[in-house]
Amino acid sequence: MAQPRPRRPRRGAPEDTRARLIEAALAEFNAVGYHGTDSNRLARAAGYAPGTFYRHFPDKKAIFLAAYAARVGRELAEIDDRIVRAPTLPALARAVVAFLVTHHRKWRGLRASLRSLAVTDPDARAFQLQVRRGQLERIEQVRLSRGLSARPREDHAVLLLVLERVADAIAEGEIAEMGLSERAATRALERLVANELK
Amino acid sequence: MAQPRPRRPRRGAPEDTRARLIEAALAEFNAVGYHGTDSNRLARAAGYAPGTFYRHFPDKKAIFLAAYAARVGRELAEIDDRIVRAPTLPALARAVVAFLVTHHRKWRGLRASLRSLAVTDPDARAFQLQVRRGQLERIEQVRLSRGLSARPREDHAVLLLVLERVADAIAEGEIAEMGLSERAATRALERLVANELK
Amino acid sequence: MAQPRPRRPRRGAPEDTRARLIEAALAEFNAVGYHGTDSNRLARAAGYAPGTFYRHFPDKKAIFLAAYAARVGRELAEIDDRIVRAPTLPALARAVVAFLVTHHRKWRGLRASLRSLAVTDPDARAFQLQVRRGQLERIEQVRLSRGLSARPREDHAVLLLVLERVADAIAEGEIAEMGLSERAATRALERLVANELK
Amino acid sequence: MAQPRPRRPRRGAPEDTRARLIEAALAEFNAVGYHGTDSNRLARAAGYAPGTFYRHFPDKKAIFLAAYAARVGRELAEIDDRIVRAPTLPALARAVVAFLVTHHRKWRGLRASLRSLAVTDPDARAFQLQVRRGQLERIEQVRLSRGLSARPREDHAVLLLVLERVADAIAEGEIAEMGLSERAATRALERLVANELK
DNA sequence: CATGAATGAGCCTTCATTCAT
DNA sequence: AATGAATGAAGGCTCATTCAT
Repeated sequence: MAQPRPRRPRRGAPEDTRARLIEAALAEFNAVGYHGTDSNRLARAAGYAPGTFYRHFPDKKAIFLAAYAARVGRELAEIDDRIVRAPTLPALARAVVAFLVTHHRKWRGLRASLRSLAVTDPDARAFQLQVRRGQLERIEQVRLSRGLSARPREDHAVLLLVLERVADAIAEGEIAEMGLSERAATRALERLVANELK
Repeated sequence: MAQPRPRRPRRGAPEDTRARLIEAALAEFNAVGYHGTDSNRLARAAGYAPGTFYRHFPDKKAIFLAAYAARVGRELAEIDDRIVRAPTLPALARAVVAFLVTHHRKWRGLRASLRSLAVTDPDARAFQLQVRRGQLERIEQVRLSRGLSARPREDHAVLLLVLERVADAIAEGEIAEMGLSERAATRALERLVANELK
Repeated sequence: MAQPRPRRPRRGAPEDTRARLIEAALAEFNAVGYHGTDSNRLARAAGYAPGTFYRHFPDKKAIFLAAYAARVGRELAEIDDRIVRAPTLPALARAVVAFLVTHHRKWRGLRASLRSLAVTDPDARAFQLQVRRGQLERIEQVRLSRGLSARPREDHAVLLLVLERVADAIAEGEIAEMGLSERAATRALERLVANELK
Repeated sequence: MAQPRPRRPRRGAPEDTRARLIEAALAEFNAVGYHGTDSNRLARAAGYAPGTFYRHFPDKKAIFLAAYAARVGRELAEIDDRIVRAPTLPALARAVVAFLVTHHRKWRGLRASLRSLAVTDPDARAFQLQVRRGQLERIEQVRLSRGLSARPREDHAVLLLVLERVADAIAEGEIAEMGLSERAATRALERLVANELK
């Protein structure tokens, strides 16, 4: 019931407050979904009062999108790092798949919330598209930096979608629930990625 | 006061009422998402008073799942029909992809709602799994009926996921929004399916 | 949850239907209080549909009062019988106290409901008064029939109240909950009654 | 539209709000019974919006019990004061009876509601028992402080019940309605109390 | 007479948001 | 900047009652 209420420093740099609110929101939204919390709870979880929330975000949707963006930003940096380090294409495929499965597992709730919001909310939809575009660019940069020849962008898009969806299925336990081997599915996905990048 | 047509009871067999409620719910949920309506609105949309809703469904989640199940049932019958009629494997692939894109386009909101519900709600999750299992079985039956050799079930699962996700992306306009050709993506998907079924 | 629904004969003499409804109402109201059931449940418990209820009673309050009256009528007949049989005054006191404790125990919920209804509802209040008057008359008849001299009616009224309240306390377990002996309380009450009737 | 004074928040210490809610609830419950109001009405009666109610009480039952407890607390202080001042036993009896009749008259609705709630609600029942225990202790303290010899606790309990019930009957007008003299009943009750305390 | 589907006002409760402090 | 009490529209659900069959 009553959480210990993380008493954080009152009065600090606005960006610190904002950052704390975002961190708390990330955890909350991911755990219980967009519709599973409310702005008061978000504020409390960050150690603030309800009113403080509205000093930093115009509404609940705004903090959701901000939190999602923050997570994507961090994730991008991490995955870039791994891509750069990968010595071979198969190693790169393994690294990417492993990373995605891990992150999708971790952020399952957050991702599902964005998807569902994006159906009816134009802002969420625009945001989603922007994230997707970033991913697409990334793939192309990787191919370029590896000195691979050009390919139709549709192929990259499909690769992206497949990666996302299968990683999701593994991460969310759908594969296991269907009585299948997560390991086998992971291998299949790795092969597919390596193949597509060739 | 103004009595804008008192909506005298549309009496009839309970199953008719139930069917009308489900039909209305299907449209509502699909249009505005699970969290975008409420039981009163659902009842009104079907031409009933709020109380009527609760004579037929214990709560909002129940009608959502019932509506989803109804849609899946109908869809299954339709797709089976097309599969049976397809003379060749490529024709089958085309038929299935075309069907899925159409249906995902149509039921976008409903599908996103289930996905998001399934993250936190055990009933929704169980239901989702059951739907997925039905699809998996279907693929295997198709292979069997076409006299194709056995294959690891993981491959079918991956095919299912890819089909679902790419069809979604086309249907939801993600492909177009990324500046890509829906036609090209559709072709790519068809090839993939035909290949997987071989 | 779902009671077996006591399928009674449909279509019978109206008074039979009424009697069945009253019997079911008696049990329901007593078990869960006036506000603890609803007219549909009452009807179902008697084996009828909701509409049938309103053919026999104008509303929920009416059946409550009717049920209460039925119970009082039966109780009166029973207690008269015991009073007549009692050979001595102490025996009479014992019989009356025993009877009251038993009945208050049994009809605890019903009695509390009437009391609470009577605070705000004029009909319930009128009914309650009428019951009380009947009891008062009864006491006086008893004294007369035993050839006892007259006494101020206030004394009888007080006796009535004391009997009622202490019997209630024993019946409802208040005595026991206070850590007291029900037996001792019963004896005290019996002495009081015998004394008052002298 | 008309803005009939928007009731700008009566901000202040939460305990003040709570106190106002309790005061309003006391009046409301007493006037129309537990089932005669609702939490929105209670809030409005105290000058607040519906939501405010739930910041201070988890539900309707909670405020009912809190209100009852508040009333009992005040009553206890008052009656103690009178008991202490009473020079003789008969004076004490008169004071107590007068006090009880007055208070029962005033709190008739509240008391009936508790009684009826206690039949089916365990919390209400526990609360009721606790109140009763407080009263029992009080009687014993009075006897002690007056230097009277010990007596079986059952006698005190019976005294309590009789006091309560007869005071109720006078207060609620039952005596008058039966065509009896309230004055005579009061005298009878006073004698009984004085006698019991001896 | 009996049915039971339907009604709809209304109760309980939540939560995104405001604003006086 | 931060607070947090207060708001009030609105959602979920109930139940006394009606009426077409």
